Amino acid sequence: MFVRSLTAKLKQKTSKTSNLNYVPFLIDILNHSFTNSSLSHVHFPSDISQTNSLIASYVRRGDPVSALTLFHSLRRRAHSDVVADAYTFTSILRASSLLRVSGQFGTQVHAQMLKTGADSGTVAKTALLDMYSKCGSLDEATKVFDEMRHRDVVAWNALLSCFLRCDRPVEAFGVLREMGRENVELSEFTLCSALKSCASLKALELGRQVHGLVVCMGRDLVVLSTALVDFYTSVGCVDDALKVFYSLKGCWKDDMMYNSMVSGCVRSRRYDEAFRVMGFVRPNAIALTSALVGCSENLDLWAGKQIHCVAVRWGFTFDTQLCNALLDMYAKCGRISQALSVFDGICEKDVISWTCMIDAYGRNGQGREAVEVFREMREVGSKVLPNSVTFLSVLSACGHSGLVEEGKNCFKLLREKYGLQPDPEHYACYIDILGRAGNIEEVWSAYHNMVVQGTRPTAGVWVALLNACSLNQDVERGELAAKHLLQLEPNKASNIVLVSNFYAAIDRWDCVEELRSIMRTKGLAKEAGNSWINVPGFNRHAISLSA
DNA sequence: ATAGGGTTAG
Repeated sequence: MFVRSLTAKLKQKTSKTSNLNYVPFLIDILNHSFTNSSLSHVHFPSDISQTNSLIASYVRRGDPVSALTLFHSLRRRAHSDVVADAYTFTSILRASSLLRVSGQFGTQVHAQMLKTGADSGTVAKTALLDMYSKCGSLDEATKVFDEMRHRDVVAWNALLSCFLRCDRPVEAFGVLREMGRENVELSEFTLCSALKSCASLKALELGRQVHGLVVCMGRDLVVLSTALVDFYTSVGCVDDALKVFYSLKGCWKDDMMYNSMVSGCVRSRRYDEAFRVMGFVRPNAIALTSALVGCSENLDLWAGKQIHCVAVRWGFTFDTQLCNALLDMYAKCGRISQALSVFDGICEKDVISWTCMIDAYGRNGQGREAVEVFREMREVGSKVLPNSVTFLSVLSACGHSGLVEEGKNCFKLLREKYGLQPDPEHYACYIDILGRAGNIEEVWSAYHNMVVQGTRPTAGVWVALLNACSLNQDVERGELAAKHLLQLEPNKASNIVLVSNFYAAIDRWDCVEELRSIMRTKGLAKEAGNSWINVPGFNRHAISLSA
């Protein structure tokens, strides 16, 4: 009964709010749990501490649905003596983070806590901070922290990981400094977060100091060592990472540790080391996936093929994510037929599989095939929907192959059929397609359309507009585009070259000369283009040719 | 109540 009334309430709420993404999901789960939950046989405890430990044990066991269901049964029986307290709410907040429904639901729990005064303690506030942090509400999270009267190290750590979670390492450092000023005694959790900040800011010296603190702590903790490995590899010190990895003797290394080490070695093209590390354990799909991404980045077909063999040997070819990385690796290394055969072999293709395949054809100049895969994807039907990246791949494929009608059609589908809002990047591709086809008026009408929709043009959009003007001798509006581009990114050499090409195209050689001298005084040079070739006998090393 | 590893464009 209580589940039905809850879902009814939630449904009412969802019709009024914009947060529609997760609440229907919660309703499904609770409806499902109504029939399947282990709770259907359970007698409800008659005092709050028993109820709390039952809820906590559900959460620990990874069954947040039962925890939430039990919690709502409490609310229905509010007239009885069993009333939720701070302990109940902390478990419930954790359960809602586990379900990733914390946004609106978490706010409701917060409201109830305020009503009953269960929000005042440090532990409760830390749980609230963590809930807001996990659903991306940075402002709410910091507000909760500011309200705390007593802040222990756990509260500080929660604030730290809050900043790291939303990719704000500089603010995280600010928190660490503040902790120093307040004389908070650092814990392992603090050091872990500190290492993560150092890794994302590439702060080598600072990270080494944190390493010192880790050693002083004197415990072989696998989590801290993984963070150290991750830190050292992300600042390019693979040898230091390997030292940490091999010095970890007394402690059991888990998969995450191996995965971190493998992906670090591959990113720095230390394949021998990567394969040696992989040799210690049965390889897992994640390690192989990250190894493949490294191969794609380095265009290293040789290593990619080795990893493909390992994946086949261990039976990981049913893993969609691994296959996506494999397909992308072959595509980026120019082996389009291999990429296709991997794609065909994926049983459960997701949006990334499809997008990678479309992009594979597109970057190989096979626009028709890309459009064909896109059509197939939409026909296969409702199961996999294209996202904005998919559309970008299709549009860019059309641009590379001069497929004007297909490009127009795709842009139309993006808005009209899939209800997506085009990003500036989509507009840039689209403008490029129209410009190459010689439709300069359509180019500018697309631009005006974009402005009307409230999308601000980025440098990429001005680049596309400028190119279109060069191709179509649109002198006046071209100068406008050039002006905007140079305002947005005045010090990017490729932009100045582009503007100078525009003036060359309209026979204004005086301007070309002026721009060249500006480049000289600014000391800018256009980056050299790169090509990669494999040399027989040296096939493990790609050679870069400057053009 | 807080901590470590994986996929898509340009």
